[in-house]
Amino acid sequence: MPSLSEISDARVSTVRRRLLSWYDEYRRDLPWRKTKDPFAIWISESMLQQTRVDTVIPYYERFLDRFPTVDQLADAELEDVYGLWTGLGYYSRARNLHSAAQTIVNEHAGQLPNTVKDLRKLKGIGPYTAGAVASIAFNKEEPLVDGNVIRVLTRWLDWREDVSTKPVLDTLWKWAGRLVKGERPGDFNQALMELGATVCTPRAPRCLICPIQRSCLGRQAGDPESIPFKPKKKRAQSVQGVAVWIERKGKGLAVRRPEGGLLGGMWELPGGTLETNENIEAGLRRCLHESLSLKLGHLKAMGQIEHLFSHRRLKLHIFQAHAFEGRIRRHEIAEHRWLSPERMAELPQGGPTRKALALLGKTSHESPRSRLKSERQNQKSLEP
DNA sequence: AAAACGTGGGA
DNA sequence: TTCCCAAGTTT
Repeated sequence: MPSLSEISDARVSTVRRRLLSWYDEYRRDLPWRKTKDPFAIWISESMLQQTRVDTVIPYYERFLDRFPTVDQLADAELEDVYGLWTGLGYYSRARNLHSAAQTIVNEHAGQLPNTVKDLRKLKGIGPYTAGAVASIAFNKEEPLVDGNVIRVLTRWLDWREDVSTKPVLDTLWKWAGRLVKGERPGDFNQALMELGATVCTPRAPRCLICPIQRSCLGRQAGDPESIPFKPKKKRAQSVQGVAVWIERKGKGLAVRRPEGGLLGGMWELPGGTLETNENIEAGLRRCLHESLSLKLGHLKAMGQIEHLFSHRRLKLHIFQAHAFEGRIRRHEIAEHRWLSPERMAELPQGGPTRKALALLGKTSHESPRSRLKSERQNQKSLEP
C-alpha cells in the first residue's frame, strides 16, 4: 500500500498539470460540458451512475428539454419523470431525483446546495455525486472516486489490493483529495475520469498515448491491465415468471409495481414470480389471485421472453386470459389501469414488459431497430 | 457489509 | 454463451 508521502508533492503537481492540459486538448465534446448550470450537471451525474455516456446522451437531452429547471422537475408528476427514464435502468434514480428536486425547492430556495455536506443529504446523492457536483458545478476542491478513478489511481500507484475493501477505497479518496487541490478542480476530476474512460481503459489500455505514462508505476511493472484487483461476481440466479394480457372491451389490464424494489414504480402486465418447480399455469393463477384477487378462465400460452438483469436471469411466460371472475383488489400493487394497447405501450415500463408487449403485438410506433429485436424475440413464440 | 438495483455493448 | 463493466446509492 503506497503511503501518500512516498510520492512527492512535485510529482503529484506534475501529474495534475499534465492531466489537465491533456484534458483541455483531448476531452470529448459532451452535452453536459456545454453548461455551467448546477441543475443540468446534477442530472447528468445522476444519469451517468453505472451507465455509459453513449446511453445517457439522448436521455439527458430529452430530460432537460422537458424539465429545464429544478422548479419544473419538482412540480412534475412522478410518472412523467419515470417516463423520461424508461429504458435507462435503476429507476430509483428517477424517483430520488424528483424527491430531491422538491427538497431543493422547499428547503434550499430552489438553489442546489454547494457543499458536499449538504449535497449528501439529498436522496440519490452519494459520495461520488456530491463530489462531482461540488467540484464541477461549484468549483470546490472536492475529490471524487468512481470506477475510472479507481482504475487510473491503482494503476498509477501499481496498487494490487482488492479495491472493494473499505481501507483501500478510503485511501483512494485521500489520493484523489490530494490530487484535486489546485486550480480548476472540476476539470481535474473530469480529466481523471476522462483518462479512465478513453485511455486507461479496463482492457487494452493505451499507455503509449497516456499523458502520465512516465510516472505510472503500473506501466513500469509491465501489466497495468491486470489492475485493479476486484472479487469475482456471482452469476445471476435464474427465475421464471408469468405475465398475462387480460382484455375487457378492447382494453388490457396494466398494474404498477410498488416504489422500491426491482423495477419499482414501473408498469407491467399482471403476473408474478413462479416458485421452484411450480406448474406454470397454476403459478399464473396463484399470482393473479394473490395480487389482484382474480380467478382466470381459459389461458392461452403466447410464448416466452428472456430478460437479463444485473443479478437475475428471468424467463417470462406470456399468456392471454379469455375471462376472469372476481373484483379487483390490489395486494402489493400500487395502481391498476385498463388501457388500450397504444396507451399501455406509452407507460413507464421495464425491459421484460416491453418484450412481452412486443411478443403480443401490442406495441405501437416501434422504431425499425426495436422492431427487429421484437421479431428476433418472436421466433421463440409458441404461435405460428 | 453484502446484496439489490437495469441495461446494453464488447470481447 | 458468458462474463465484465459503465461518471454509484441504498439498505
